This record gives sequence, structure tokens and C-alpha cells, in this order.
Amino acid sequence: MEYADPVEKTPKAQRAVAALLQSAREVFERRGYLDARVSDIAEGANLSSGAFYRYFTDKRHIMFNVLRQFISESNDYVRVRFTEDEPLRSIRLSTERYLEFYAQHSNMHRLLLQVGKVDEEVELLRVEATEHWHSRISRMLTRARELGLVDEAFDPDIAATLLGAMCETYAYLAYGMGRDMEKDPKVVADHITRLWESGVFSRTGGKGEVAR
Amino acid sequence: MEYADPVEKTPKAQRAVAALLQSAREVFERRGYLDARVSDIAEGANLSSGAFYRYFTDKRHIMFNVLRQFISESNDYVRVRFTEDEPLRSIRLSTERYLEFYAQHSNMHRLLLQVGKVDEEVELLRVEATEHWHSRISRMLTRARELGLVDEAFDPDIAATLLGAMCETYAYLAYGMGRDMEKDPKVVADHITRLWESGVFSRTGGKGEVAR
Amino acid sequence: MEYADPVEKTPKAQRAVAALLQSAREVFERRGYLDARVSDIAEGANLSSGAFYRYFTDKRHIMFNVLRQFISESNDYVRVRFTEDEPLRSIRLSTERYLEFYAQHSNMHRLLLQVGKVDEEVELLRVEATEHWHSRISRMLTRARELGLVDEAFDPDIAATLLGAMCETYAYLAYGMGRDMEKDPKVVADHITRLWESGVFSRTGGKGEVAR
Amino acid sequence: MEYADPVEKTPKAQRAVAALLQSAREVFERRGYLDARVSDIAEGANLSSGAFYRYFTDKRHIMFNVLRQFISESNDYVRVRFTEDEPLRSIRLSTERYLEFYAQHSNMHRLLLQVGKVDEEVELLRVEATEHWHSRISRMLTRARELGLVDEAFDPDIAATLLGAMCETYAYLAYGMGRDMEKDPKVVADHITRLWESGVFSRTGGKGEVAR
DNA sequence: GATGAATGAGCATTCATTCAT
DNA sequence: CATGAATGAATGCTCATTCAT
Repeated sequence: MEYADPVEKTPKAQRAVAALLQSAREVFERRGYLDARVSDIAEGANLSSGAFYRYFTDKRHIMFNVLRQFISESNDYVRVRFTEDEPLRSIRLSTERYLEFYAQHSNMHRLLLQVGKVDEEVELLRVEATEHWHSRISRMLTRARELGLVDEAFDPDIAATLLGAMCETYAYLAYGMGRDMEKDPKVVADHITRLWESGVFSRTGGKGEVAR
Repeated sequence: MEYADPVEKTPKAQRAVAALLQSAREVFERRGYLDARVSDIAEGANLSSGAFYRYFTDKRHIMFNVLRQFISESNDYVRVRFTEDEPLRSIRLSTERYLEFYAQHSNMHRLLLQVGKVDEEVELLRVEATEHWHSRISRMLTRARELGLVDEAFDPDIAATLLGAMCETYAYLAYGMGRDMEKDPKVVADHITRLWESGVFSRTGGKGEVAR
Repeated sequence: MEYADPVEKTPKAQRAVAALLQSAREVFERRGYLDARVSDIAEGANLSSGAFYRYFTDKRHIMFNVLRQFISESNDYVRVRFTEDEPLRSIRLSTERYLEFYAQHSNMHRLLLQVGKVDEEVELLRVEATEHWHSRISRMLTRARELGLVDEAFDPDIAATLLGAMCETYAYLAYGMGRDMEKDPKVVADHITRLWESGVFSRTGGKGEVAR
Repeated sequence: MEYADPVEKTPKAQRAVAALLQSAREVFERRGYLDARVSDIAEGANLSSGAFYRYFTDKRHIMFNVLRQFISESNDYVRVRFTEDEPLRSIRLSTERYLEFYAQHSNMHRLLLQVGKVDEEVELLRVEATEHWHSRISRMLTRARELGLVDEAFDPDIAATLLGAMCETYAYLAYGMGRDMEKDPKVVADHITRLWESGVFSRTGGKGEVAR
């Protein structure tokens, strides 16, 4: 937080800020936050390292800006309209969107995760963004419950968190870590949605009751 | 990998290794891997920093040992026997165990996650441990499917991964980040299991009861 | 030296120079010479840092101007007319004036001293100003000696220097350092003058002669 | 203050500290505090710059040590025994000692003065050392006053301060600045003492009373 | 086997000064 | 003339690792 967005008036300065942000993003993606040198960032923007400090307090400052921007983009992309009589469709769409975006920006997600593990405040930022998404899903569920579409037994908050957890970790493994897993967002979203819809266990199935 | 476990013969040397591992674990938990100083670790074991290098190649070496040991403990704790005719009961138990262990060792999990984001090889270690757990669940599911207990539509691997994802992320938020969430492993495991059993959505369209 | 006084023709330029000098003086007093930023000086004069260099060669240049001006003010204030038949009265008055001025401008004195310790040439400036004062006193003494008012044994130059030394250091401690000392210029000047007049030791007192 | 004296146990470490202090003193005398580089100090002690930080927190730390040591040496040198029935002799001796020491260590005095102007805490150290000397003289005067040797009109504290001021500033000009002045400590001490003894003005002289 | 002293690479940061606009 | 963006030299400091004792 603490860090304000740089607001520059002259066009030249605005260009410099933009170039620095772009360069920082590239350098961070390439080398990670810890190994990124301010001089590299500046150089990537065709600026001297001194110029960097005209616009940003330090490396952490520009990192915050880069990540905030990314989180914001991500939020925008994932946001979907809620269709009342088909709540699962909305959730499925949002899930798919999340996976798509992750797949396309796995490097930035990697960065976000890395920095979070090293910088408490960034982690808070990240988690709060996640929770923001959860809370939207939670609201959808609450509404759906009012419509009698959702099992009364479920706490919408927990359920939303669990959904988010599935998406996030699956995406990390599939796209971030490149594990050998189904990659198609549609297929994965489908699977998740089905799990949500009917559970894993066969409806007709005999003994699959919750064990106690 | 690369690093062999230190195998010392003399009792004195064995004690030194044990003390260093213990100290390293404490220091890592307290300060994180990056900020941990070798000298602190040595000091915590009542040894000089020079002595450290008699037993470990470098800081990374001891970190690997500490983390491998933790992962191993974790695996042991989470392993449960599979009860064929009550697969959900087994899964529920394993889930609960996982959450319990996480709650009790959230600092070590935090460490493991941190280091993973900074050291590729450690991340592999961590992910493979996770996948090991997934694969056990996957095998349970496959077996349950053969018994007709599981919906044919589900890919056991994906399902297992999704289950693991829920546990892991939920635990991270609840215990690692201390977010304001349900903390009781039993309650959470219950929720997750119920989701698995019947899905979120009401079967009858009505007020879908929780299966007992 | 080297630096010429800025002589600007247009009224605008003259105003700029005046504003810069004023601002520089304030910034120097507030932060000291070393920590003063050219940009702060310029800003204080409502000018860009680039404009600064239109009027002054560099930071040192304006510092010289500020200090020369201060020294000149000081000289003017301290100058007193010599009353032939009452030399002590003149000296006392000059002493008092010196102390008064110092008390009122202790920040500038602090600056002058600071810069002197860091810039040989400034120290010369300062010392020469001091010696200029000394030499006036010395001339007074010489004249007084010719009149038989002063003990033949005294070298006027040394005596003048010693007088100046007393004033300067006392003022530094009392006004510059804020030590817990008599602050009233009149009282201090009185003391000093009395010392000059009759020495510390009791005239009638027994064995207080100069030890050899 | 804040800084503790480095107390090292092993002889090697003690030698390193001594070498660093010696080197620091030389570098400081040669280049002044501000322009001295830690690396130069280390190099002068045949050590790497890293080694420096094993013993000292930073440049300021070693500077404090160097200056404290110097002040202490100076105090020791100047301290003289007080001869009750010849107070002036004691004062004269102390004066002479002060001048001698200053002449021999004018570079260190220059350093002390320079640093004081830039570091508040050092200035306090310096001033307090000075005042310590003053207070000793003050005590001598008080005692002498009790013996009826000193004019009742004099405040011993002010008088002591004035004496110190004369010595200090004279020494600075003569030895520190190399001005063209009498350099022989005996002669100067003589002059000062005479001033103290009988004042500048001729006893028999006509109108030289203190002007009011 | 220990000790702990020594090494030295590596990077962030500041700000006086210059110069394109 | 003024602006304010860009330059870039210069150095303090850390700590993993090595090595003399």
C-alpha cells in the first residue's frame, strides 16, 4: 500500500513511467522479483538507473504497481454476469475465464505467488483479490439458495472458497508448473462444475454415503 | 536432490547434525529461508559457522534436508487405510488428517511454500509430494469406480487433484494466513466431503438434505 | 573566491537571484550545507532546478554568496567608533555587539563554521573576517598603548586575538550550542571587559603573581 | 554514544581492531571524515572491507572510537596538579600543555572540529570534553578565591570558559590554520597568563577603567 | 575436528549537473 | 529563458563460503 501510483503530468514522464512498468514486468517475469536488478529494469526502458528513482521509490514500489495492475486485469477478466435461473452456468463461465486467464499469464501468476511468499503485504493483496472473487461467488450462491437451487446445508462462503481453491491450485499445477494434466479450460471447468453439480459419487450408487 | 543425506558415524558428529537440523528448522521457521543466516543456524546448534560446512555443503543443502524430513512426516501423518466399502470415509479421514497436520505445522508449510517459489527443485519436491497424495486418492477412486460407487463421468486423477487443491488452499488461508474462516478440521473436512458426495446443488431441486 | 557576484540586468533576473539567495540561506540554515539540495533551493525560490544554473555556477557558488553577505552584515554590525580616551569602552561595545549579533544569527554562524570545516576557502574567508576584527582591535590597542593606557608588555596582536577568541567561543557555546551559560550579552561583555581591565587575580591579593 | 567499544578476545581480532583504528585515524587525518572510504580504512589495515564490518557497525562507529580515544589522550595530557598557593602556575602549566598537545596533534583537532560540525553527537562529546577542562579550572579558581587570591567579582565558571576559549581558538588559528602567529606554547601561555594576572590595561595607567 | 577471522562479489541509491524541448 | 527529465559516478554494506590456526 503505502505506495502511491505515480501520476505524471508531462507526456515524456508518462512515457517513462509506462516504459518502466512494461520493462519491470518483463524483467520480473524473466528473472523473478528477487533477482531483478533495478538497473535492468531501467535499461529495459532505455533509461538510466537514476531515472528510475524519479518515478519509483524503489524496486518494491514498482513491483506493487506491476502486481496491482495485473490483479486488476485479472479481476476484470474473470468478472461475469450472474444469470439467476442458471447459477451453475455463471459459475462455470467464471471458472473457465479464470483458467483461461491463468493459462495466458502463468508467468505473472508465478511472480505474484513468489512475491507473496516473500512480502507479507503483497500476499495480503493477492489473498484479498482471491477473496473478492470468492465473495462474488458466495453472493451468487446465496441468491441461488434463496431460489431453492442450492442445498441448504452448504455455507456459501466455505463453498465459494473451495471452488476458488480448486481453480487456483489446478491452474497452478497445470499452467504454472506445467504438470502433465488436462489443459483445456473448457474441460477442466466442466469437470469442476460437474463436481459442484452432482458430487463425485454416483447418485444411484449404493453405499457412497458420507462416512462418519 | 544432488544432496545426499549426511551420514555420520561418530556419535558426536551425529549429534552435531541433529542439532544443526533442529536449529535450522527453527531459524527457517522464524526468519524464512532467505533471511536465515548460516551463522545463526550454527549458533543455535552451539557450533561455529565453520563447523556447519563440515556437515552440509551449503545453506541449500540443510534446507533440503529440513524440508524433506518435513514432507516425509507429513506424508506419514496423512496416510490412511482405504476401506473399500466406505471410500468416502477414507477420503474424509485423510482430509481431516491433512488439515490437522497443516494446522499444527503451518509455519513449516509456509516455509515450504516460500522456498518452493524461489527454488525450482524444492517446488518439484513439494508438488510431487502433493501428487503422491493425489495419486493415492486417485487409486481409491479408481477402485471405488470399479465397485460402481463413483460416477463414471469423473476422471479419478482430476478429481483427486481437485480434492487436494481444496484442502491445500483452504488450509493455507485458514491456518497459514490466519484468515477469518472456520478452523475446525472436522467441520471443514465434513464440508468438503459433503461436496464430494452430493455436490453443491440440490438434487431434488428442493432443500437437498445433507446425506448422512 | 573564483566566483563573481551574479550581476543581472533585467529586473526579473535580479528578483530571481535575490529569491535564490534568500531560499538558499533558509535551506542552508535548516539542513546545513551538505544536506541542502539544489532542487530545494530552487523550489524555495519558485524556480526549476535548471534555472538555478542560469544564475549560479553550482551549489558552492551560491553558498559563497550567502556566506559573504552574512560576513559583511556581521562586520558592519560589529564596527564601532574608537573613542581615544576610553579604549575599553570601545572594546566593550564591540564585544557586546558581536555577542548580540551572534545570538541573533546563531544558525548562520553554525553554517559558516560547518562549511569552513569542509571547505578550506570558506574557512579562510571566515578566519580573515575574524582577523579583520582582531586587527581593528589591535589598532585600538596600539593607539591606546601610545597613550600609555596599556601595559607595555602586551603584544597588541596577540591580545586582540585572545579577545576575539573569548567572544567567539563563548558565543558559540552559549548561543550556538545552547549550553547552560549566562546569555545576556551585556553581562558577558562586562565580564570580558573586566578581565581585560584588571585580570582575574586580585591586585591586592597575596602571591598571585605570574609563575615562571 | 550508542556504540560500544569493540572488545575482542582472540589476539588476531585484537590486532585487526588495532590496525583498523590506526588506519582509520590516518585516513581521517588525511582525507577528513566525509571523504574517507571504509574500503580505504580496511585496505590501510591490510583487510578486506568486509572484515571492517566484523568489528565496527559503520564508518561512524570507528570514527567515534578514534575520536574518543583522542579526547581521552588529550585529557590525560592536559591534566595538571593544582598547587594551592600558586594557582596561576597551575593554570599556566595546563595552558601550556594544552597548546603543546594541540600543536602536536593539530590534524586530529581539525578532524574533531570537522566531524563535530557535521555530527551533533560528536560535537557534544567535544564540547563536554572542553567543559570538563573548564570545570577543573573553575574548581581551581573557586579554591583560589577562597584563599583570597582571586578577585571576588569573577564568576569562576565564566572565567574558566573564557580561558579555555582563548587557548582553543588561539591554538586553532596558530596550529590548525597555520596563521602567521606566535607559535611557542610557552610564550603564548605566558601571554595568556599575564592577561589573567593583571589584565591588559596598565595598572598605573590613567583612565583605563571599565566604561559603563 | 573446530574455530572464527577474512574474503569479496554484488546492487541500491542519491543528487549535482546537463541538456532536450 | 525556463523547465524538468535524464544522467551516472561513487560507495556502503551483507553474508555465504573459505581457510589459516
